[in-house]
Amino acid sequence: MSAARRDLDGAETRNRILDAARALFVEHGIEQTTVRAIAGAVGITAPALYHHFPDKDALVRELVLTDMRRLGAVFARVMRVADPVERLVELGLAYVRFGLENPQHYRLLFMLPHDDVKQGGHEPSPEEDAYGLLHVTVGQAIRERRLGPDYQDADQVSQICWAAVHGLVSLHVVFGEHEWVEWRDVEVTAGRMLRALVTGMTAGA
Amino acid sequence: MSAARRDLDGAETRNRILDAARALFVEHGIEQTTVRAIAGAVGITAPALYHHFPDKDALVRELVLTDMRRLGAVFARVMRVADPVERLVELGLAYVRFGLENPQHYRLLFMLPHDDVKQGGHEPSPEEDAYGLLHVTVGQAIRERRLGPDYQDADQVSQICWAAVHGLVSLHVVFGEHEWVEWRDVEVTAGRMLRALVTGMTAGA
DNA sequence: GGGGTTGGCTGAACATTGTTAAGCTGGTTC
DNA sequence: GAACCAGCTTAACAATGTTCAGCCAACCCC
Repeated sequence: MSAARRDLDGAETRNRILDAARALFVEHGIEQTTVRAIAGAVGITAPALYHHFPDKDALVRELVLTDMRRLGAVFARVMRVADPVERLVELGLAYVRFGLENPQHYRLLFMLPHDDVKQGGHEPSPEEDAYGLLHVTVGQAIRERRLGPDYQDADQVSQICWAAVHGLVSLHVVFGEHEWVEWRDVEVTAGRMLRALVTGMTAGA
Repeated sequence: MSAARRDLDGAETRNRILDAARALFVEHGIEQTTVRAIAGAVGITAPALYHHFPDKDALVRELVLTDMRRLGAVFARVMRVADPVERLVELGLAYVRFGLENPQHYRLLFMLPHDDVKQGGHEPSPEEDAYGLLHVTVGQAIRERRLGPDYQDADQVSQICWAAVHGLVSLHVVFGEHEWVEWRDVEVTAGRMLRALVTGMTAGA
């Protein structure tokens, strides 16, 4: 039992560090969150944290991976939509919702440089690979001859779709609080943007 | 003469600081560039820099303002395009080009939080206000009944256009080097994206 | 059941950051 | 000539990520 207790304590502390870090990152941002603060929230000293993670960056990376999988799971659910063009719109909306619900995590994932959006090098399982699912959807739309002649490159179209919703989310993450832009309701804006995009891309098909 | 010399030296050093900072920011990124490195490149010590700028942030802000005006100037030239819908496309392309030519400055302007995209609070002159020029163009397109019923809100449409190109640029700034996405030529992608967008938004008008 | 090992931790310390304090120097001004 | 001031320097501070050396209790093995 005590052996189990020991092991559990180790993993326990590790998880509590992750939870505390996530909470602090969301509240104050990543750069503003100090290692000492994370350690303090868990009730240990800063150096102790280095027994569980090689450095602050590794901690951040682990949270990135978790969130990436969550986004993948959300996307996987949307994959049930049969029509690939409608699914594109739904994927976009799901993406925007995900980003706005987790703005600090979104910054982590898509606005700060890091190497492992693709799960640290090794391929993610298909159900967790958000970009992969987008790519599959676009590919299906192309195969079903739903897109115009300029939109036959699945990579390029995927990038167009991703960029569109990413732009919307990231502008809001950075400038959402500022008043010099009269922000409209983001989900509505996203819906109309995606509608315009797919209307334009399906034209002439 | 020596008075002039003195004053000139003061402004000279200031400008050399700005130039060195710009160069180092572009080369290594803003956060990675230390105040001491900037000062060193100019041939002074770090504290001397504080005679010219209240802090590192003020230095960054000054560069932001300069670049903002440059973008505004680029936009002003595009305003000569008569057709507002075509002008939207051209503005978008100019924006993408600007961003890709100055990726580090782009990060500064649009990917890091700061208060003064709007020139530090005071209104920019109309010729320098990039977002304003976009807004004007969209307004003109709406007044000329070029856009569909869902695209009658100039603010919302402006945000859609901005978000689209911003997404493209910022994805490249962050992930441009990564190979897990097969990036297509960005200007071509931007062109097709903008074409799809305006096609979709003008449909049904 | 006792000695060695080990995982999880602490306290002190280090290097690097942005920034401030105090003081020097040399030209300007009355 | 005296006061002054811009522009600089050296020294120093606080905060940050990180490393080092050592403590301690739990575990393992004979």
